[in-house]
Amino acid sequence: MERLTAQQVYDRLVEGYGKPRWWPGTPYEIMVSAVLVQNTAWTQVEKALTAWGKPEPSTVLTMPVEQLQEMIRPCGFTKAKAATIRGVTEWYRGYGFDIEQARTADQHRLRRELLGLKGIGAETADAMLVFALHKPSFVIDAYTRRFLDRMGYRFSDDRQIRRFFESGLPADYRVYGWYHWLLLEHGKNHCRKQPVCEGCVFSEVCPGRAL
DNA sequence: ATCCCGCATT
DNA sequence: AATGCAGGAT
Repeated sequence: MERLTAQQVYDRLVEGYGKPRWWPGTPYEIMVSAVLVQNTAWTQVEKALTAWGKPEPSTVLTMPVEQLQEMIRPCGFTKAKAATIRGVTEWYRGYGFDIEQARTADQHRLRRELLGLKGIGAETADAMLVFALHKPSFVIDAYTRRFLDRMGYRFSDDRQIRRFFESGLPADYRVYGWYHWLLLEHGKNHCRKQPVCEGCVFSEVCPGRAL
């Protein structure tokens, strides 16, 4: 059985879920919420951000770390995430807290810098690259891996997954961002750990379907 | 009890 | 590969 191309998967996801959304917030809020959402439900991030108001990088660097921990309490991993947010903010200061300046930097340099920060792994770095820095760096998360596995793709590691998407799509950060959102939506609605195949747009081509 | 858009350490 | 990290929702 031939597997669908990355583009075919995308088109079918759009059929199923409509026009994709985008990560909400200002670029700095996106970077902060990308840390907060690590292994955490999005509703908890919303809760923290609602109470916080608008995160400002200058404030984050001056406020006591204990206070920062308190702001993000609903998201868990408070000590680690507070330290990571501080680290990201210090990194951002290197670009003058200026997203346009940061966006002029080379994509791979930015990725290396982000991965060098404690608490920032590949998924978070790529989410920041796509949604805040507008660089086409495909986000691979647990939903992505589970979906591909169910669909019968046999990638041995994330490098192969990355190549599958990045070589099969226009190198456009907007497409990468929309794609990530669609896979997320799909993973929440149908391709869960316990799959809900009723109404899934891939049901007739998915070898892992449970019908 | 299990899960949530992980990461670092061992 | 396994485990600790944190807190809240279901």
